[in-house]
Amino acid sequence: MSPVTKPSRAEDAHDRLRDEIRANRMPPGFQATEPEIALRLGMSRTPVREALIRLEAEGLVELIPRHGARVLPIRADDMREIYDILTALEPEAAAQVAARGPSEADLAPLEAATRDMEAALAKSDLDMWAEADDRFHLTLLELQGNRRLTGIVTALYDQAHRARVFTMRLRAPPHQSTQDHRAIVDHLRAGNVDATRTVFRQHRQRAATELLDILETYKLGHL
Amino acid sequence: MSPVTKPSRAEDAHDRLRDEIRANRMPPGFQATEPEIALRLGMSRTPVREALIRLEAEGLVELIPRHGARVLPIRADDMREIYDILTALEPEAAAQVAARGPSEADLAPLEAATRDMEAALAKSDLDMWAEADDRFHLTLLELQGNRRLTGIVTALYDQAHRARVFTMRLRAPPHQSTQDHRAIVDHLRAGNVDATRTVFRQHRQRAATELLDILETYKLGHL
DNA sequence: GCTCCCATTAATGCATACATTAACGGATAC
DNA sequence: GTATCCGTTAATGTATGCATTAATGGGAGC
Repeated sequence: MSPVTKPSRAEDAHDRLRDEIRANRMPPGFQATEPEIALRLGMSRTPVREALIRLEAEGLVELIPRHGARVLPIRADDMREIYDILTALEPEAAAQVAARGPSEADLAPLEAATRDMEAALAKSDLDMWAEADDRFHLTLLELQGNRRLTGIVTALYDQAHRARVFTMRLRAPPHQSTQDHRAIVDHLRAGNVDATRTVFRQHRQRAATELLDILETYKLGHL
Repeated sequence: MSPVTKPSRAEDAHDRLRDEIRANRMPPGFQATEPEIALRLGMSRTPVREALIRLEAEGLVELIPRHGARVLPIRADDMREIYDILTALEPEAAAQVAARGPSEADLAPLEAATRDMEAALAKSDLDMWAEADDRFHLTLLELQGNRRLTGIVTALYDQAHRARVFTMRLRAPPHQSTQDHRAIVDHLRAGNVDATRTVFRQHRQRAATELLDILETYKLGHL
């Protein structure tokens, strides 16, 4: 009935470790050996190893031969790299969606995400805001349809996630970002290809600049 | 002295399988179980498993629960996805290099790669041409400096590699591509940001169109 | 002849055993 | 007191054993 394959331990380990890292319960720089992690997760080393290999491929941990797995810190340079790539990819993807002339049904989830962002902002619920923000961006990518692109961007989001939540509370409420989303939806609906790309590009560049400013202001060389 | 860590079996398995796939000795659609591969490589299942997990993350194989690993075919749709992303990423990266004002020392490897392409074309040595082409693109990315970007593009190249070598012999000699490279080097040297981006973009789009035309002409739904 | 069921087979997922080898610490020489 | 050497410890890389479970084939029932 449900096409869900029963969860393997390796998959479970992967998901749990990923969550621990995202939630900063395993903070950047945290190191643990395979036996330690295995003990912590209540399984043997084998599935833990497989999970770690995946997490390494996803850019979340580093496997150091004799010292176990280390949760990668996110430095300002890393964020620059990530946002550089996102700035090249996402505006182009959005422009392609605009060119295709999305239906109202296509746009509905984006509308919803934007409304949620506005609502979250009104309530000063930054976690909800971040969730809706993520949802907006991923929904737009899925609308564009390029699976590989979605995968790449998702991986980059995951890498940047911790820095984003950390800096989110050190800055003014993201009114501009929320307005950007509203503008992007409008341009998508109007099929305005160039405007979509331009606004999205500015949106990304502003986000990057703000984030990097905070990292440097607070001397958060690594996170 | 040499910082090379001794090669592990898992690493060896990964490299060898990757080569087999690239060289079409393990053609698209090829399936083998873990014990079969382990036997073939003369090692136990454990390192083979680890290699397969990595290869799956790199988009080269698919792990089918009871049927082993399957070498992923490259369909026209896949190539479209890949070239879409490359078209968004590479021209932007090249433009950034142009903006930075590369030195002659920076440009030398690109010059060399371009010369090699021209020489290969004169000798009708398509393999050499393809090698120089790859080298050009990777060198340019390294010049740009974004490690993540280089990693992403490399993975996409690997995925597209088989389709490229296959179609290479079904088309006219790549004079235009070679000239494009020459033009790109010139624009980089002149620090001509917009021209670099534009030419590179056309370069990629033309390559994509040609490749997809061939795939459709020859009804190579999958490769 | 066709379909369904069951037994057999074998691949996977995981646990565990083991050899290797790097890291650490203490002891000794100076 | 310091530096060096060596023995101990422990983590990794790999092999292997084992339970589970899906796929396959043959036989029975219709």
